[in-house]
Amino acid sequence: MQSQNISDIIEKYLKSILAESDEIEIKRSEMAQLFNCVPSQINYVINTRFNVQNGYIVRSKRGGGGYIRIEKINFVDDYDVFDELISIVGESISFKDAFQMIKSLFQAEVLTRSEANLILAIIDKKTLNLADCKLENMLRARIMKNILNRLKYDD
Amino acid sequence: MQSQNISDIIEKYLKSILAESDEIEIKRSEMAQLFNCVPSQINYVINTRFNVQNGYIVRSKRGGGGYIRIEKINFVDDYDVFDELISIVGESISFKDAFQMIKSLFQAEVLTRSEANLILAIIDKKTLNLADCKLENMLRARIMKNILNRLKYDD
DNA sequence: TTTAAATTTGACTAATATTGACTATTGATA
DNA sequence: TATCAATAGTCAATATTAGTCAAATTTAAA
Repeated sequence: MQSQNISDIIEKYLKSILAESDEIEIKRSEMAQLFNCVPSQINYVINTRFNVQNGYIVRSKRGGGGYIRIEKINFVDDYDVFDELISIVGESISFKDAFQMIKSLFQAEVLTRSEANLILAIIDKKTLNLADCKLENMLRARIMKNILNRLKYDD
Repeated sequence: MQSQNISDIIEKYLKSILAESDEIEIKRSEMAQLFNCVPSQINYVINTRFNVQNGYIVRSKRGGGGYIRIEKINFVDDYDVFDELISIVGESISFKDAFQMIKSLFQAEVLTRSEANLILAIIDKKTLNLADCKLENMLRARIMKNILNRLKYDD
């Protein structure tokens, strides 16, 4: 029915493990073998689904005994995370990236569902819809930074 | 037995499936093949018959394993109130007027305090920060209307 | 009948995923 | 120290989807 592509399947697999522990460690080549794909596909999945916007931190090591470690961001304890997100937003952000960020803030229970929904409605492409896409992304960045700053000082 | 154009037939087909489940996932090219039409006709049907006003939300993904997902939405009891507010907002609204509207939505317990504050922070002059005041009011109107549209349904 | 709106079509565009050749890093060993 | 083996990373080409837009056509309304 859904997720016919390998990337989604790998993502689900990793997230199902992460649902039980806050951190996992994998071997890229083993993963590739398990899912019958090329090793670089694992990088693709990690880069597109386990980045900071998505609420994950990834560390890795090459060479013998190498690994890829994926860790869930702890928004409650890790206070600087908001600053990091603010710097990721920078002066300009696409809806897609902002969407990921809001989604992970909801999943981490920093935002309620209805707050997240409201924000998404506001930063939607159709809402901002400025003739100039560049200007749109800049405006979205201002809105996102405003939100992140509020969250930072809220708790 | 009226107007049996392809668009209507596709619409009926999709709605007959949606009558049994709240959500369906299709592949554009498969649909096009099934109904012997060009793929973009599927977009036409979705844009004209499955928009938010009609009670549907559509999400999609391109690339390998791509899909189009159509989901029915649940309107809140008195959702037509929001339509009235939307027409009041019109094409342009000042911060002062928007503030009043958000305030009354809070007093009516449609919005929580933090939701109201969040919205006010976003539609503030400083956040929108557009040189042109006219443009600012128009943008604020679009944001307000999208918020109101979002409040018409839940989840 | 004339005009406006809705539908159909297809060329072009954009986003996402897959693959593999090449590169970089690390630790172990000669 | 130099080299090698065993990892992971990068990047660009290709494949696989869906989206956009406007011209052409058909249908409905005035």
